[in-house]
Amino acid sequence: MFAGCRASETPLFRVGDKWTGRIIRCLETGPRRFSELQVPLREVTPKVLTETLRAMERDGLVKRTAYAEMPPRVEYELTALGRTLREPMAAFCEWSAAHQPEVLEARDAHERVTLAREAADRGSGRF
Amino acid sequence: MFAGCRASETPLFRVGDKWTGRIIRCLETGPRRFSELQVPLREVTPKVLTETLRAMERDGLVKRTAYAEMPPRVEYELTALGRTLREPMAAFCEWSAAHQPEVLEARDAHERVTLAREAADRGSGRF
DNA sequence: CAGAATCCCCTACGATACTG
DNA sequence: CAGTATCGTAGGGGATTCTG
Repeated sequence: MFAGCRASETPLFRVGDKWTGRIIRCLETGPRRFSELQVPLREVTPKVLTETLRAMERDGLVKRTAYAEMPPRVEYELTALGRTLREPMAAFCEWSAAHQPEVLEARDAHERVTLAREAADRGSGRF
Repeated sequence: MFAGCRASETPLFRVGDKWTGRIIRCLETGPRRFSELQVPLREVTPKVLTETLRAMERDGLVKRTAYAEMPPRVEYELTALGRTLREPMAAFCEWSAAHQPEVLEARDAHERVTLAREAADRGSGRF
């Protein structure tokens, strides 16, 4: 994963999971509350959001601050380390945004040839 | 995942899985054979490698070329689309390489405080 | 509000064995 | 060589319900 073809033992430091990247993007501009994160991350369940945030906290990417108020308030913000991830993260997002149509088009094209081949197979095998 | 906090329906286009990134890196410098990919990707099973390559092919990231020889030879290479992923991929690898120590250190530190707290809990609850 | 607890499912990944 | 075929598993992810 790292230099050249040498495989890494620690694949991408949790950036590969489903939500870490999105959370980083949501925290780019400043601290956010738990519920503020749930909104843009449409319908992420509290369990999964908590798990992901805990993991990011463990890895030193976010800092959790709980205020002893009623009702409770908790804020999450990127640490200095977490902030260094914004750039590579943004690069990926830009790539996704820019090339999404091409990927979808490639999938469609691939599906078309697959279906066509299956039809041909059925046709030749029928009699 | 993309612009700002707006969530994406297609999360990172398979870049999140365990092997896609590594494969892209291995194909950076040119076409590679199936067996040539197995070596640097230590111990990836042929099944998983095949699955990942098929998915990348479907998404238009790699091109598969089979030569009708004996013994058989198959080469994989990045498409133009796949090549555009080299840069963001490299950015991530550089980040990983540069910050791996910090992440590991953060994990250790987190584990230390967790263990310490557990010990304290046991101590206070013992009598 | 910010989660903890519980239950469940799917699929990515892997080990092993076999084939054109 | 470059795969398929089968089987098995861990855990990431989700739905639902409950609580300080």
